[in-house]
Amino acid sequence: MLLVAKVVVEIALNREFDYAIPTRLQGQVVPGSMVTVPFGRRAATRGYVIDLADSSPYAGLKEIQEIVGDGPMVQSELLALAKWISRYYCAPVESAIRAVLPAVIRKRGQAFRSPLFLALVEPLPDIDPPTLKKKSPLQATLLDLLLRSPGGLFLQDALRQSGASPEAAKALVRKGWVTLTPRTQERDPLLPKDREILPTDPLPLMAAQATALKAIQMAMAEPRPPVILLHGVTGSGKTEVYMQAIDHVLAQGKTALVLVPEIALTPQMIERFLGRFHVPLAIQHSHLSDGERHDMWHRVREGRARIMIGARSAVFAPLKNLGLIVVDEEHEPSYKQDELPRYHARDVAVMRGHLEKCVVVLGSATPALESYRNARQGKYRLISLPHRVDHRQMPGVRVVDMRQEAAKTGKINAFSSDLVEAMRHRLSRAEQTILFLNRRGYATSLLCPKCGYIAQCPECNLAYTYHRQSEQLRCHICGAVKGVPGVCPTCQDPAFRYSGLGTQKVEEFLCKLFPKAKIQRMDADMTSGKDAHARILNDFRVGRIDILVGTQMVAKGLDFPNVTLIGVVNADLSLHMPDFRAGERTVQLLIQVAGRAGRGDLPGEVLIQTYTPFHPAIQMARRLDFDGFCDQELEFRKELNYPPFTHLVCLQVQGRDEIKVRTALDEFFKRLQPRLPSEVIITEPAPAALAKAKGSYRFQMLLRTTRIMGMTEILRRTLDEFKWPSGVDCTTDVDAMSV
DNA sequence: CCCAATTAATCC
DNA sequence: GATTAATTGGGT
Repeated sequence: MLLVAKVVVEIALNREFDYAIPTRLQGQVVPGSMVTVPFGRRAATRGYVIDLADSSPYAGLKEIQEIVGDGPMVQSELLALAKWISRYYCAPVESAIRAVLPAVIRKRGQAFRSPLFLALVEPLPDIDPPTLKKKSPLQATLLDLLLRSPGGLFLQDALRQSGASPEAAKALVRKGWVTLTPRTQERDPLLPKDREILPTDPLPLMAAQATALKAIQMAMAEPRPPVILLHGVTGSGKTEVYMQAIDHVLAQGKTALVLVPEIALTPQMIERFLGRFHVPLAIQHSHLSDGERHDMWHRVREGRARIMIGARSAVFAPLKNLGLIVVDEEHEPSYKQDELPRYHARDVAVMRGHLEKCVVVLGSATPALESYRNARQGKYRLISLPHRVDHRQMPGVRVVDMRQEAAKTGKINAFSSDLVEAMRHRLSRAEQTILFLNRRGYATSLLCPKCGYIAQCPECNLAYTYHRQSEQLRCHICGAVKGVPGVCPTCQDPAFRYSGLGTQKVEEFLCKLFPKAKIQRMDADMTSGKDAHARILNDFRVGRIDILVGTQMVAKGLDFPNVTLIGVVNADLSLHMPDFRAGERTVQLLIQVAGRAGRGDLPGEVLIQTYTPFHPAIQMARRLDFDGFCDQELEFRKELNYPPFTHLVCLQVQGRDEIKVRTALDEFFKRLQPRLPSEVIITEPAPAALAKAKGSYRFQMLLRTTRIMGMTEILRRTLDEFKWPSGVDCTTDVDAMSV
């Protein structure tokens, strides 16, 4: 008899507790149930049953008080997924459950809204319309509306559409002709408000698309469905393949989950799905209200929607009978959650697909190296879409050597004469330009604008971080510290400490250059609200802006036919970041950006300004040779044991007392190191990239291993028994995206 | 020796 | 996370 429930309580304790199941709840308490339990001297706390057992080592168990909600709130596959997240990402089970169950569902307070609903009685008594019309015209119009609306209407809608008053409705109720009762109404952000959604039919597929679709459909029938990497160049029609694959899934009576980066979940994107699928959809993104989020969750759980489209956290949508999971733009770093539990939605999706036995499709024009390698190794199945659907040419990419520019003019300019000329040309032809100012990150490197020398750590083959105040070079992988040389080591130039130009400066310069042009800047920290973005993009679309200046976040999802020039002002800013993924990120960005130009009838051109034109990443980007880049980058990663050849775990501590934080981490390091298998590469504690922030100090150590689960197991045990001094916070980031 | 303030331990 | 017990430390 299973009379004991293993329960985790919502307040994070990182432990499970045993409770007795009272006879009245026998059979109803199952793994995944949300319950209330007495805890300590508190009467009732929320908890989740994660397992059942027939006995407990503890005597005098307290009883579970009651079950919250109808049925288990976490379905079994999602509970298994939460447990996996907890183990893999070294996170408490409660935190994993918090990720799986949205806050609006966990906390009380949100419920369905039930406004009054008007319906005709059955059977309707004999009514003489002319008489009614003469005596009470408002009641007559209302009745007329109801006769035209089978099933009935919400009171509010009925009054708005008929122009009648609430009194008229009440009168009809008194006459016994209609009923007025509360009825559940979903809050639905998808309801067409002012816009008309045009239904669309599946588009004819190109040969490569048809092959891809066929392969996905076949994969669905396999007993152990695979993960498919859909590697399609920008504009190759991946979304059409997804949609037709979803058609197939729906036809089989199954459900589908589509993950999209938050930024790509635009109204246009949602409309595209609404136009195609004439079944209820569910969406999830950060701009939903709590009420909408609540109703969406129930819509999915109760099977009223069989397609969910959403950002990162939608990977936990309570869909049943899953047939397909799509992760679009799978390389996007925004899929990584940056708070506890620090999961990667793409990898969680792959795990969910495995648990639910459904196909997972990862789509990208520029896959993450992790996925690329998995495909190479046969862990994922690779499908390529090598051509654009419109048969348009990819734009020409030109690299501008800024060293020559500097030598020619004797000073460092933001724009080369080539770029200025190209912009002038577009202005004269009333075509549009997008300028990318890849923003400087928190860390900078040391670069010589005369010869393109970059200060690099010879051990880690990675740019040093340049600390201006202390005139130091520091490697964030191995922690090495060096002084800054007085002259450039290669060209002996004494004034080689280049620090780039601020974005405001660039914009000012641009305005001076083209005083008559309409120039608009757009970046992430524009505080004027979410409408500002849409407004600017719309202004750009209708031609009220000639040159749009923005950071890379704006690069995504742009599709403007009149844009024929894209300028990357300083590719070095992202290329030489002290991060081993800098090259990967830059090539992905450049190739994505190149895909934005020339979407209309006019051919596009991309100009990349750089002081290191010889760099392989720049050369590969120029040829739009992503595979070539990956193959070469993989060599480099393998050589130095970077991901994807290892899993990278970043353990960071922070606190206000620098010495205390430092010694605590040293102490932990000493405790951990001897327990680790020899294959694990561990770096000694060193200041983090953001060493000081808001009065607190940060130190970190990095762990790299080929066998992640084995290592996180040891790490977790060591963390469990280690007591951090008060005022020292520790975070572990498994599969960290940046160091 | 007292009291407040910090810290450690407990919760099935 | 919240409550309680234990320890510390600065004052008289």
